[in-house]
Amino acid sequence: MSNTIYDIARQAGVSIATVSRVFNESPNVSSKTRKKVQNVAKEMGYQPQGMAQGLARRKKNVIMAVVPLLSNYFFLQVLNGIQDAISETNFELHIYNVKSSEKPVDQLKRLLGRRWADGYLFVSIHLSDSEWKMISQFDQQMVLIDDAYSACNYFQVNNKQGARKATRYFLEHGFKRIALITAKEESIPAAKRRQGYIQTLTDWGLTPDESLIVSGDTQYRDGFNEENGYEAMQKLLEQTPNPEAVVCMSDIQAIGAISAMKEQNLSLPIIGYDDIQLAKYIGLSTMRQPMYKMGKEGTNVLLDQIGKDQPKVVQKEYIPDLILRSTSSQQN
Amino acid sequence: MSNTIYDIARQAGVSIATVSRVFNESPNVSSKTRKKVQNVAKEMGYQPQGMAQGLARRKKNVIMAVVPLLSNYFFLQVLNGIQDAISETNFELHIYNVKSSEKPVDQLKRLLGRRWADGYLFVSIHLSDSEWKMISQFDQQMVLIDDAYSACNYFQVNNKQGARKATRYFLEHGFKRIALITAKEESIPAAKRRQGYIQTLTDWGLTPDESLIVSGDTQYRDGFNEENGYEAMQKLLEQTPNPEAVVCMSDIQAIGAISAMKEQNLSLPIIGYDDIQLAKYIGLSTMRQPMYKMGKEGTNVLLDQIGKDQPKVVQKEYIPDLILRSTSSQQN
DNA sequence: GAAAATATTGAAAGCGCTTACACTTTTCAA
DNA sequence: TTGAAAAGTGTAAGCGCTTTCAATATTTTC
Repeated sequence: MSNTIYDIARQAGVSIATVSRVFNESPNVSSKTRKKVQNVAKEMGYQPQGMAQGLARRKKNVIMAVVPLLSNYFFLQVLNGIQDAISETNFELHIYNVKSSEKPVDQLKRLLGRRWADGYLFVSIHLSDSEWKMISQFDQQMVLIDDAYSACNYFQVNNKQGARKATRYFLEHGFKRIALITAKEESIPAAKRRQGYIQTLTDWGLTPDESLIVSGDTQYRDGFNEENGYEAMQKLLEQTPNPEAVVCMSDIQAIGAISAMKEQNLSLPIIGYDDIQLAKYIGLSTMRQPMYKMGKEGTNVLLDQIGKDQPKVVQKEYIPDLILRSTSSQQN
Repeated sequence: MSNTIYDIARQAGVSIATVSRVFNESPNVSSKTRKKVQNVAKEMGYQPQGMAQGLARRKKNVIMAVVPLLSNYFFLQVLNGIQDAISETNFELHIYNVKSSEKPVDQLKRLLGRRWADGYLFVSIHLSDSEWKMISQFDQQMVLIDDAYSACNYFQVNNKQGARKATRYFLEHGFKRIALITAKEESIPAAKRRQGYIQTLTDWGLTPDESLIVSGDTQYRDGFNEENGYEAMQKLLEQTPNPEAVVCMSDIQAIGAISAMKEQNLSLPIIGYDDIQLAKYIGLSTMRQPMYKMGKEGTNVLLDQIGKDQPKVVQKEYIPDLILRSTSSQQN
């Protein structure tokens, strides 16, 4: 069960070149020889080894999706899109999980240097511009999903618009003291969403109140975690008067916030962000991002570009949808 | 940024053998040469290509985790365990996602033939004995997680015991008409759980009532889906008298079942299976499986066996824990 | 200070495949 | 028939690395 092209060639009484041709569907093989080789190969359970092919061809027919901690619904949706796009080709999808214990950029450098794949999809990997620049120098085909870098292909949701939509919804429903539960300062999506929130208030003629913009102290996953939302909400509820409505940077924070409210028998209107699976079940209103779509379209662009030397850069932004469920209304 | 060992050798004024030695931490290099090579390599951003190394060494330092549709919390937990185990080594983890559109065994055959990895972790891949036999013939190191085959390493939860625990809980709390919401007949875990349920009733002196064992008609994911639970519950509620309590084969079915109950303003005690993330939030009682642990221990066994020619087979069974939350009590 | 022992290096073969090129066989028009 | 074109096949080089073995340089020993 572990034979090489030589074994097949010997058994079929042909040269290895011919065996190779059969497996590469070259037209230059007589149908008689082809049949013979195919039979022998089938019988002996032969398949070309990926490594040897990769080396000889300088092409592996592998796409690698690089994701951070495989732990959330967002990636899963994106991965489904990727998977579906790849299924239609003869590429394989390998997934690489970036650990939280080491700087992402270092892990990427190591990974890219090894050249395991023909193309890379970076899903929700957030690097600085200089880090992306460094990564681009590896000269590999790649597309960013859920992050942006001006010199790369990317598919991203417009975070600013997302926060705007949520904020505007509350404004239009008569709320004024709208709080924002935010995440780590350095997080780029967090910063953009914050901007969107502030601009919307300003556009509406209100003066943003810094004391209504809070984050919890628990910082793992850049503050996008349940405890963080809980803590943030506690801080908000210490203020008088209480805010009238809450915009959250993630569903998971919203969940934490809701439990903080419950403890005080409150239920302020709140909107999350992400539309994680849970959201539907607990009736959380939220901003939904087109995850599947980004995965699929991003992959198609990547596949399309592999092999071309100077493909043109594709960049696309999506606007998230506001999904209204029960938590956004006054008496939820 | 795309240079080979030759480039480094030339630049450093040594032979490629020496460069290779430096990268393989061979002791037979003078520290002067080592430094020189390291500097050049760093400067030129060199890293050995995985494919070439794999071919030359016949070892890739890659472990591949094979999972079916990356869509559920169970895998994610297992993957976390795997990841943590691998982090402590210099292996890389690549993940391969089995598609639902093609027979799993065929995908595995294709994958194993390519020899991308040194060892394989099959997570929740359920094959028949003859199929696993076929797969074993590839003569690759592997461990099964969440499935069993007598000739392989495996780490599994005892499905029968899981169902027993849930059923016994209800019996001990005075229920008699206990329904079982099951999945596809052919699913092995489903069959085992069913056995556990039936045996427990029998041991308790009751005669299992076939009409209380139902499944919905929606069959994707082997019936482990929300609609299936919903439909099953509807069937149960058509019967008079209604069952007194419900044991479910998965949390997701339990969720479906609960919404069916809600529609009729009922809330029978129910226990799910899996302890998905959602369960905690909706207060679903459930059977928790040691997913992280299985992932980690399974990986350690695999890593340990790689390289050995006749490693001894490791097989382990875990008993799931009953997690009591609100849905299992009378008035939830 | 020379021989022996040891440390360091390089040349070359090989891992399993692809593919350019050369060679042989078949086909077919004249 | 013949010969040129077309089709089929094999030889050999190469993909980027590891590793054995032989060669050379350095150290140690007395």
